[in-house]
Amino acid sequence: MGEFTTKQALIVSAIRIFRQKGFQMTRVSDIVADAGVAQGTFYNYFKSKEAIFREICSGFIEKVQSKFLERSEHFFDGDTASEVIANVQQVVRDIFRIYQDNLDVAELLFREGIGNGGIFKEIYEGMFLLFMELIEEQMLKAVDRGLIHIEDVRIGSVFLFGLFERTLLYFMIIQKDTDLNQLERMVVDFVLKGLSFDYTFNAKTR
Amino acid sequence: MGEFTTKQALIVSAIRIFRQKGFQMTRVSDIVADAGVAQGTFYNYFKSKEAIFREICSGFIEKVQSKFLERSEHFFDGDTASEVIANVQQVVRDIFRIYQDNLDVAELLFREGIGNGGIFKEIYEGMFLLFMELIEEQMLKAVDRGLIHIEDVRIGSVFLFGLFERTLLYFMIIQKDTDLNQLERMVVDFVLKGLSFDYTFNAKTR
Amino acid sequence: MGEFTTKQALIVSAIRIFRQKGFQMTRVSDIVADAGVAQGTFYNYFKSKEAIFREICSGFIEKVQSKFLERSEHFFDGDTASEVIANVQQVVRDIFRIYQDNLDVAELLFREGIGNGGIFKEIYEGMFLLFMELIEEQMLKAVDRGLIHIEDVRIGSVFLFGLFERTLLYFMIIQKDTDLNQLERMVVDFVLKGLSFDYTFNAKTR
Amino acid sequence: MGEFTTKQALIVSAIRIFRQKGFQMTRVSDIVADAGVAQGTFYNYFKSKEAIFREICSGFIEKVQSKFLERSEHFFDGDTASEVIANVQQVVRDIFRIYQDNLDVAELLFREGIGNGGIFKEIYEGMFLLFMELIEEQMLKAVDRGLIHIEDVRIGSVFLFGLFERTLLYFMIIQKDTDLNQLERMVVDFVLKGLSFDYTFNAKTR
DNA sequence: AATGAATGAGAATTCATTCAT
DNA sequence: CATGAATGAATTCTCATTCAT
Repeated sequence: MGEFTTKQALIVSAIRIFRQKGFQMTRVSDIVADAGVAQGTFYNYFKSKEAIFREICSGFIEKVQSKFLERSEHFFDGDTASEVIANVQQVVRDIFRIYQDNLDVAELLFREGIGNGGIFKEIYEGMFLLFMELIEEQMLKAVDRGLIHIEDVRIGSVFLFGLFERTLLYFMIIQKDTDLNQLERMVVDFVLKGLSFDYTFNAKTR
Repeated sequence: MGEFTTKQALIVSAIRIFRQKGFQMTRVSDIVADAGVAQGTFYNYFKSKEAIFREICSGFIEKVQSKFLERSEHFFDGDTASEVIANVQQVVRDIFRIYQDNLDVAELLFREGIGNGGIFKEIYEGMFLLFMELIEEQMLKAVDRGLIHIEDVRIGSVFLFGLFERTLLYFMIIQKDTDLNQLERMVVDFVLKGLSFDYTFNAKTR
Repeated sequence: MGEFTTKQALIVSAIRIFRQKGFQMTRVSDIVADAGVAQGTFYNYFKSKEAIFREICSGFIEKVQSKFLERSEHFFDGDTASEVIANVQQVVRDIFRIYQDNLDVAELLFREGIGNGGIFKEIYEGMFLLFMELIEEQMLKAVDRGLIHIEDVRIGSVFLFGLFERTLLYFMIIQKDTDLNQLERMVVDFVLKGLSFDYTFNAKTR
Repeated sequence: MGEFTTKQALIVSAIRIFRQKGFQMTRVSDIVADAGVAQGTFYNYFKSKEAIFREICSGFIEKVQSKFLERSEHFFDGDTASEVIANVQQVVRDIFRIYQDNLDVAELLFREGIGNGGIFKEIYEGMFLLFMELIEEQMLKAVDRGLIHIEDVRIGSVFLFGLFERTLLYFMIIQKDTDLNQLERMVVDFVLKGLSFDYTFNAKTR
């Protein structure tokens, strides 16, 4: 608590209030009141309300991205069907975990929408596109290996992204009492089937 | 008749501006300027900025809902696999069509996000839940008939909603140049496979 | 008074307050309080505090400039010494008059100083340079005609400008009880002598 | 010694920034950043932003005043016309020199304007009035001695002050590339002629 | 003496809404 | 119905100054 800096306090408060009221409706005065500091103190640490929002988001997005970047490589990895399934499961689990560990910021981002040319468009679309790109890349490899079948990987990656993202939104934010293990299993199952996964795959080659 | 024109002009202008700038950033002055009427005239037709937004959204949502309500009943209808597929395809096509026919309002809604306790939370969550409910209902019937297999229909309906919704968002708003026929086909294919659809289904019973 | 528009009222109040407190120390709230309108009303007419200041200044400067432009042409006009003297006197009188007729704005401008790269530098230096240019031009003609003698007309024009300007400042703003007729006479006398005016000039040529 | 350095550094920085931005636009934070000390350190040496400005100005003004006080006594001194001219020249040269030696502070003062009831009014008007008084005093003596002729010495002193001051402003701050020797000569010439100086003056009396 | 985080009063500006004409 | 000037509450951000370390 002694090590709890003013800046950190402001960030914690900002996340709380942003989540409750949304970016537009949040007043800097709400944040500082919650953090228990003076109005001016806010501006010693952040240039503006937008700045603290960006800082919060980018911190979260970086975490998610680096995790997903690291993990996505192994999305459809594996020499046998069961190995592949295990890997897909692992990636899904990792994504779930990181959202859960940062639920407050995740919710805040989900709630803000994709915006209109301002700060949100940039943030959300950036995340959207990065994820899709990574998914697409892995899907392409899997298609080439004959693991899955899909007519157009770009479209397929949108399917996966939408499915993941809204599922996370719904079960972590709107309906919070779901068994995540079951959810993970079902996501994997649905996706693999949807992608015509070759459950008999057992290549020794490669 | 004069009344109708002015009000209609305001709505058209409001949709245009809301879409470009979002609800919060749109000024009543922008709308009236675009519509070519005086500031005060706005308030002869709408109680507030929120009121016109609601009116726009509810018009759209009603259209979507009534269409989907009417259509969803036949989601997995059919006595043979190919009949079912045709019906699923029809529902998907209808949803796509109605979004495309109301692209401006659809985009406006997508951009607003799910909000935080205010007007949008209500609007978006209302739509989200209604759709899911209808999908769930149909899915349940299909599961009972042995047409599809899914562990939990609630979860399954979230999958479908997420997949539909983000796909529409991506290909109608962010990346507008996609072949919608291919997209429709792929959605149906992905979803049916994901739901372990019985492609050999050919029941004469029922 | 009925025809006294809100905008005019704001300008009149702004001049009064700017004069009393200076641009920087004047608050928009001072102006609107003085004008008896609401804070927001100010912004229906002026984009900012700077905008109203500019509008006030430019109105004054335009008046001064157009008068001086029209008059300066005849600065050293005349075929005999006494005609020339009369013309110089007339120009000086005109300048005095226009300052006196717009004493409030004139004072306001004098008080603001030449500024530092912002609004004032631009306004004051613009005025300074225009006047000097016009004076220089007329001086050059007078030198060519042998009417006056001065080594460098640019420098001479600075002398005249400084003399005029600070004299106006002192006797119209700081020490307001001076006999302006005497002052005019003395200015003309001082300047003509300073410029080695040929009091015997009586050319029939030209 | 350490104290001296810090205070001196603050003054040097303050002059630089005040000159660039003017008093109002200068931030204490600008000054301390430029001086390389902490924000709080400023207040170990100066009670306020105004205090450092005053200290800077008063230092300069004292120098100018003491020099002018000392010199002005000999303004129109001399037993022959050429002696008088030499003395006038000397005074003018001294004023020019002291401004040039303190160009930074001089510019800063010039830029601030005469202000409106605040700090500048006091500073500028004080300087204005002192100079005029001293000039007036000397002029009066010169008039009594028959050296020069002017209807009203108060008015004459304003002429001289304005001429000197705006000339310094123009050629030292706005247009910096002028030959100051020529300028000095021309000022003396213009002023003496303007004052109907008796170039034949050669009194043995007195 | 030096530091620099914290302060908080204060200023400009915005904009939805009202209402007299 | 239409108008558009007037309103004023609300909000962001600034910055001189203080003070505990």
